[in-house]
Amino acid sequence: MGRQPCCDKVGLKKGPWTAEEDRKLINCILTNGQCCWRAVPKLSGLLRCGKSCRLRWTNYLRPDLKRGLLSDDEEKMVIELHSRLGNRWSKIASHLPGRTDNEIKNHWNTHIKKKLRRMGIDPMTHKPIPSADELPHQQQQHVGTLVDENKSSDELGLQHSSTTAEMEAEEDSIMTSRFTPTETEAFLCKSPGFCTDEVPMMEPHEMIVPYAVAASSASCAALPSSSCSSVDSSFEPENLQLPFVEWPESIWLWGADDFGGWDSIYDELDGKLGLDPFNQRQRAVLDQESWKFELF
DNA sequence: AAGCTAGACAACCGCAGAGTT
DNA sequence: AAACTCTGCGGTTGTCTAGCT
Repeated sequence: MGRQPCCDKVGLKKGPWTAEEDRKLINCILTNGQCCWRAVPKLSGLLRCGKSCRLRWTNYLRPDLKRGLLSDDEEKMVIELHSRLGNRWSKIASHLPGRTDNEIKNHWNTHIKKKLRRMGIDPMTHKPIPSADELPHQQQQHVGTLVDENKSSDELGLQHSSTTAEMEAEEDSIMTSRFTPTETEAFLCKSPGFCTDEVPMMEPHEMIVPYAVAASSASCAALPSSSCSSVDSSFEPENLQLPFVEWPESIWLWGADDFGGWDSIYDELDGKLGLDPFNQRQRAVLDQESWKFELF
């Protein structure tokens, strides 16, 4: 028997997400955590399949994402990682805090590929393209510095590993012994112990849940317990136990201009209920951490 | 101003793997 | 072991926009 489609596609919306849909999705995840994605459309009232919701969240709405162009350091790192891992974008992304595989893949296809070709490097093999000898001398020198000092691709072992086992083994070693102390390593040192693969799944009780959202979570009860982590039905705002959440540093870089969803959620909540969406303790944490954007 | 084009990036599609029943 | 669900991944397509004619 073949695999069933992830969702019934009849009547489902496709294409770009609207601010309203973003709001619904964020509300849903704030309320229920990242529970079963298949249940998200029902919970949120969105006419989207769960897969689409997951993609929207992981690639765009997640609060720990960086926005904007990749920095020079990040770009260099992508090139180095790609030379070893090939098109394994998720693995590459796992070494770049706050960046998604999709973002890196897009950046590679639209920027880096062209840049490398202009420099006379084949973006797939990371070796000089045959006609490289026709390039100006300066460009060839630049190519060398971009990848690693003046070593050739062969010296660096830049060919893709031939077997999966080799690739895995190589991948393990990438961030440890094989790199010379380059800018890449320095960059990694600035991001200690952070990896998007290691971002912990947030459970509902760990999330900052605005009162109105939590209180409206009754709809959650209609679903099987396995697909929805419940919020205590006896919820009272004064009883809300909010943990101290260690927000990644990258959230400070989250461009307020790029996104209005969270703001609009808080606006909406304030407008409806006149309540503080965050309790004082959490707000104090945000103040303490020099929260960059004024959400309130 | 209107039409066209290319670039950028958001979103979709199909598949594979892991886990569960 | 087979059937099924869910999630993640990589390739591809669609949409939007800025710049050019």
